[in-house]
Amino acid sequence: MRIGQLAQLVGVETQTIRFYEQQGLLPPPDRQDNGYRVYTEKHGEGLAFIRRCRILGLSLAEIHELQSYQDDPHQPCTAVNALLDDHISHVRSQITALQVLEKQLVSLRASCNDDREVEACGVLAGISEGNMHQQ
Amino acid sequence: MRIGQLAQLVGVETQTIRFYEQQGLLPPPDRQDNGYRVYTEKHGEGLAFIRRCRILGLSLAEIHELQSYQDDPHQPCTAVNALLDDHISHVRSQITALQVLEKQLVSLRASCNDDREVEACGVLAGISEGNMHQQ
DNA sequence: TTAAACTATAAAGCTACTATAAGGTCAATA
DNA sequence: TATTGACCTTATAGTAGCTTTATAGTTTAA
Ligand SMILES: [Zn+2]
Ligand SMILES: [Zn+2]
Ligand SMILES: [Zn+2]
Ligand SMILES: [Zn+2]
Repeated sequence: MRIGQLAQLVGVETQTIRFYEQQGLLPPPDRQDNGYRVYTEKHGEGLAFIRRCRILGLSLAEIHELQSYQDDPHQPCTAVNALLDDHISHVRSQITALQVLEKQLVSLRASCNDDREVEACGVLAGISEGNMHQQ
Repeated sequence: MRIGQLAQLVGVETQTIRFYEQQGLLPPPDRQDNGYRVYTEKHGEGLAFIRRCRILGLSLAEIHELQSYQDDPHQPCTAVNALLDDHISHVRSQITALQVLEKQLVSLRASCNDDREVEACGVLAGISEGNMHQQ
């Protein structure tokens, strides 16, 4: 299987596959005489794993870490679970931060209607005066 | 006022100030004979405005747009308000996406306790098998 | 006088790709 | 046979918003 077929199969661009190889996330495949990469089903599974991790918001570093655990399958899986717990807390703190932000933005927006000149815009005034009490 | 003092006043690094100048967000200040930048209070206000926008999650492009409105203060402020409305909806869709993600991650995490080997880890199995139904 | 602290510019590094450039390979067609 | 088109190769640059590093000149205090 060549790189284009693998790309279509998994739904990524060919450059992304080469990029993952370069980053050490995907093992370098064999090459044909002309230099073309030849992939196996294993590569397909590996790539699909990476993509599902990315969809879950895991960084490439975190994926690399998961792969290192997979390479040593008889260790206890506490580290895997801990990685996920950490990631969940990252996501939660992002959500919290964005919710705080949304409140600030909504309250800022409420300080203006559309009938003013820029000079008197409540939004710009709010930013300029630093009315950002709610943390 | 030199760059270090301005940086300390507003709470940013000196490089960040130079970066904003380079990006056209902060007007180039006068220079001393030795080339050192000399800032006025206006620069301080401008920089503080930028930082408050950044805290609100506005991109440098959005900030630039706001500045262009400020330079033309007798236009109606509808564009300002619209920019903020857009940004609020960006933030809201980010929150929604992250909440979906959190659910997936929590359900994935629930598929494992800490008493297994990596080989049998419910988390890794969940990712590998692509059990990501809940979109 | 010398060292610390400050300033300057330019360039690279960060994340996770995406895009572009310049070229080699292969199969089918005119 | 020549050429088109689709595919592959590597290398390099761009994205956002800085941060870090390198290299060097300037000011200030001990
Ligand atoms: Zn994470
Ligand atoms: Zn307004
Ligand atoms: Zn925005
Ligand atoms: Zn587990």
